[in-house]
Amino acid sequence: MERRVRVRFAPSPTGALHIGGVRTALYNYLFARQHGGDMLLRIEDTDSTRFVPGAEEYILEALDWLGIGIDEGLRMRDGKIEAVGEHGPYRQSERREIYHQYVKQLLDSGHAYIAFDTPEELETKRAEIPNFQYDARTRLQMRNSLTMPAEEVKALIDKGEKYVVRFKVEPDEDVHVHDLIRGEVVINSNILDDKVLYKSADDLPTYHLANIVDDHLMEISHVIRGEEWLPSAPLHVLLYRAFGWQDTMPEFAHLPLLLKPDGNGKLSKRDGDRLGFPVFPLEFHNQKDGTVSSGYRESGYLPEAVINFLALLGWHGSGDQEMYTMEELIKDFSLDRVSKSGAKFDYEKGKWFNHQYLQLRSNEELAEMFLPVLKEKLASLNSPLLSTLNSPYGVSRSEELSTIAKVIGLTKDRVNFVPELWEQTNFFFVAPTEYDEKSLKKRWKEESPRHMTELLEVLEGAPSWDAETLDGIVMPWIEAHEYGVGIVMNAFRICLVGAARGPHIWAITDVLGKEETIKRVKDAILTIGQLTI
RNA sequence: GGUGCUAUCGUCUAGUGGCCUAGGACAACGGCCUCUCACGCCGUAAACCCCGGUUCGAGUCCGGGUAGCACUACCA
Repeated sequence: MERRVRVRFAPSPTGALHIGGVRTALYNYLFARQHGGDMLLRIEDTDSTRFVPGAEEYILEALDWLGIGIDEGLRMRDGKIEAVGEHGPYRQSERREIYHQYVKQLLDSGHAYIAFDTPEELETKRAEIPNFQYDARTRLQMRNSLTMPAEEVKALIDKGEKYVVRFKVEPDEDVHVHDLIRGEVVINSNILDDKVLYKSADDLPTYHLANIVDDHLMEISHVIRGEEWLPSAPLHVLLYRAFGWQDTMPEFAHLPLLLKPDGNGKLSKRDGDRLGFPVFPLEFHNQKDGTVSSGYRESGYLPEAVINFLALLGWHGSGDQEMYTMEELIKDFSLDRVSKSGAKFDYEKGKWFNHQYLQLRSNEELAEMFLPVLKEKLASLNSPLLSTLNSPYGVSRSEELSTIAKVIGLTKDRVNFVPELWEQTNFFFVAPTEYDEKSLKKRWKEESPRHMTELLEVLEGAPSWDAETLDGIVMPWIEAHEYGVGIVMNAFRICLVGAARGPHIWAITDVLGKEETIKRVKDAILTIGQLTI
């Protein structure tokens, strides 16, 4: 009988959600959707000391932004956290009573025992004995319920002594883990230590216990998680067995890690800071340590670009296709085509994806996104245009946006990110105050002032101001005098733009209008004339 | 140190014994387009970690090296 596919993404609220975690969430989501199953979100907050306020909201908001939908558990809806599903609560810190019961079960069945060794005692032990491990060989020399009389154990607990519950790993057994990506992985139980499953200090289980209990209770069919969990997978298998749940044990798939773009090792927050790119989906203000981390969203990334980029880092489709919508990913996704080796984070490719998706967005949409950037820039320049943009009596919002959309349409193919639109469009909004030296050197000739003065007359006499008309009078004029199209047009461009760049010249004059165009040419003749003297 | 995982162009990767004189994409470089800068298009350069073995035949299977990574907490 085929089991209903139920997968989960189970992050810890210890800070911003790492981009590798986002990819794990994405693969889980794609897998669930493809099989018509459920995607759950559970918060693994069993380490109270590492809890960071706001992290949970951050994680949920990030997934919401990226379009990674949650069917059950915790999710973000209209900016608010909501819990859905019958298997809750979905925060591990709210599941204490549940864990108590299962800890007791393991204790009663002899699969676990109580240990009183303090962290300090263990530390000195580890310092004294090289490669010390709390396991079958050493546990009988430690302070635990295996070595102490039951009355003493009880007395210590009643006294309020802190203790932990450890899993009793039977030695000398080859534990087989079937991994959907890596095949059969065999590890001998001798290298496993008696893992702590529960700590009385904060009355919470550790990851290992909570994870197995919750996955079982939440009827998880597939555990898709990062490769860093592979070494503890045998322990998890042993736990399923100890509980007698081996028949419903989920399938495992351990995903390759995301590596640093340069050098070796796991991609970290530091790498992003060092190399200048975000490692987190959203900007995050860490209330605990006061740090601020940049995010993809704030850097101008489109969610669909981030998704596509991430999907292809460690996975490839059935063909040569590179551009994938979420729907296409869901259709084509397969765990078989997940790579086994780690993937170096290729930020350049991320930029390319964003460029592609930016071109797909309508000019109007981009105008909406660009507006805040534009206003900020104009404000910093003290531009009078800003008040026009903001004034309720000035240009209406829709007209304002349509002009912006127009210039975006002329320039978007040369940017990777929305904020970069400013560098490409600034001259549409603000007349040049200075002229690029390199452009002048190359494109402003001795005869240019004369050409521009003559051009002014031609322009003044234009019967109308559309591209076709202007082209129809300017080109013949250039030809008649044999001035050279390049020489005149480039000088003209410098007058309007301030540099030798930008869209087609008649597209620029069209947006600027007759009055502004003529004004800019006049100003340029004066200013550049003074510069060259 | 121990255990495990991994190993194809600079990067992401295709490749499941002959279709591989190793394919695609990003980046790089060159050209075309052109009033500029871009975009776009076309093209160039660029890789099977090493050594053995199996086989008529190995990037592909096996063994051994080597290298990288992960784990080795009362963190997840």
